[in-house]
Amino acid sequence: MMTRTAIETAPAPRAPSADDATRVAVSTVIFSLRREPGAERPTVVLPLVTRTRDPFEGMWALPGGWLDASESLDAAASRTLQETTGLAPSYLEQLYAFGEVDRSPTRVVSIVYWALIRPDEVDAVAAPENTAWFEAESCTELAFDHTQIVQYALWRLRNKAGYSRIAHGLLADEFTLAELREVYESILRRRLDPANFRRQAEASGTLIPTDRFRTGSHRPARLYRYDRDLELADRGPLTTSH
Amino acid sequence: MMTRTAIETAPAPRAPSADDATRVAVSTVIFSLRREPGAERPTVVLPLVTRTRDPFEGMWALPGGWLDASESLDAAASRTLQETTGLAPSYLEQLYAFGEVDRSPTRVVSIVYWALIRPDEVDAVAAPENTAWFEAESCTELAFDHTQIVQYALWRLRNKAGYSRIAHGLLADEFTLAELREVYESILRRRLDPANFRRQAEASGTLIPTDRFRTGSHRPARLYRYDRDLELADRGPLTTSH
DNA sequence: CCAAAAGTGTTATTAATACACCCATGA
DNA sequence: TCATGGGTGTATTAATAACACTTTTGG
Repeated sequence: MMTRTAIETAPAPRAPSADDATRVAVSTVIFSLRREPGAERPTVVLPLVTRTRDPFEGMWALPGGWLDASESLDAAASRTLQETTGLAPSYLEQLYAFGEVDRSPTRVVSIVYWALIRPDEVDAVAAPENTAWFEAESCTELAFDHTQIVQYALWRLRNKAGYSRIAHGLLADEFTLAELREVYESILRRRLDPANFRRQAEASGTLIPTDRFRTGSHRPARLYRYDRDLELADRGPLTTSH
Repeated sequence: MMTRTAIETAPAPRAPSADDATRVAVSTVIFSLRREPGAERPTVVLPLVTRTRDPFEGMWALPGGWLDASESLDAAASRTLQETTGLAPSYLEQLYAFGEVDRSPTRVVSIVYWALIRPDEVDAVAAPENTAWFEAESCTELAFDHTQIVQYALWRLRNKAGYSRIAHGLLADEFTLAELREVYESILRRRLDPANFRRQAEASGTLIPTDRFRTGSHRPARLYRYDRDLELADRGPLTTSH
C-alpha cells in the first residue's frame, strides 16, 4: 500500500521489570432506576460496596476486582456485576480506563465499565452484604477517584440516551410507550411530550408492536417489543463492523 | 444519602498473585492527512512501526510501549507519540482498552489512544527508522489486533467529525474556510457544499475571523482562527465538568 | 476579459416542538 | 358520566440541503 517516509532510530519497547507493580482492576458502574416515594419520576441509582481494607477503608466504592489473568476485560466486568447483583447485565459497555499515578496508594489502572439492569431485577434479587444502592446524582465522597467516575458514567448515560436506544436496557421485554418514555424522562430529568415521543419512537423502526395490551386503571396501552436485531452501535470496537 | 437494600456475603477482592503476568501497554493511533498524487482530496494516514522482536516480528504495528510505573496513561500516550513522530499532539484522546486474553501470546492489556497531528508537521519532521506512513483505509494484516483497532479509531474519527470540532487538530492556527472544509471532506470522504459549510462554520461560534487573507491564484480568502477557549467536549472524564 | 474560487441569497425539504383534540377504559 | 392516560392531527419553528447568483482576484 504505502510509501516509506523517513529514517532514524526507533526506540525499542522497554520490557517491564519485576518491580513494575502496575496492577489492572476492573470496576463497573451499574445503573438502574428506582421509584422514590415523593419523586414524580424514578431516579438513577447504582450499587456501591463498602471497602473492608486499607485504602479508603469504610468508604463506599464501585464494585470491582482484580483482572484475572485468564479472563477478558468484558468477562471481568460481567463477573463483577454477577458477584455484586447476581445478575447478567442487559447492557454492558466499557466506559474508560483510569490510570493517574496517584489515584491509589499503589499503582492501579482501572478499566471501568458501565451497565444497565432492570428495576424489577433489582427488587427481586438479594444483594450481598456491604452493598447498598445510592442515587447516582448525589454520589459524593467515594473511595479513590470513583466520585468522578460515577459522574462521568452518568454524563455518558444521559448523553447516550439522546442518540441511542439504551433505555431498553432498563425495561422488560414488553413495555408500553409510556413506560419507555418514563425511562427517558428519568435519565434526562425532564418531561417529554407524549405525542412527539410516540412519533419519534415509532419512526425509529426499532419497536415491534405486539397485539397485547397493558390493562390498567384507564385506556389499555399497547405493548411493544424492542427489535434487538437492529442492535445499538458502539458496544465496543470488536462486536460490529464499523 | 441512601437506603440499604439487602444482605448476604461480599466476595473479597482477590489480590493479584506474583504469577499474574498481566502487563499494561499503551499504543496510539496517530492520524494525519496526506495529499496523494492522483486523489482529489487528502487521505487519512497514520504511522506504523515494524516489529523487531518475537510476537509478529516483521509485521507492522501501532507505535506504543509499556506503561511506565511512574507515568499516567495520558503521559504514556504522549511519550509514545513524541518518540514516534517527535511531535506533541494537537489532539489526544483515549480510544479504548483492549484486553482479550488471546490478543497476544502473553497477557497484555493495551490502552489505546488516538491523536491528530498537522500534515505540515509530518512533512517537516524526520520519523525514526522502522516507521512509515500508511493509508488508514487500507491498513490490513497488522500485528496483534491492531487492524481492528485502526478501523475502530477511523470509525471514531469519522463519527466525531460529525458533531465535534476535531478537524482543527489537522490544521494550522490560521486557515481559510476552504481548508477547513477540505479536512472534513477528507475525513468524511465526500464533498461538502461550500456555501452551507460556510454558514454552519460561522454559526458554530467557534471561529474567530482575522483581518488577514490567504492570497493565491484567485480571490483572496479570509483567514480564521479557532477559538480554543470553547474547547471540545469529551477529551476524557477528568478534564471538564460533565 | 476570463477562469476559478470566495462569498451571498433563495427556496425546498425535513426534523423538532408545542399544543389542541378525540378515544377508550375503570370506577 | 367522568377523570385519566392513550393516541391522532396540525401548525410553527429550526435545521439541512440544493443550487443560482454575485464578487474578487491572478493571469
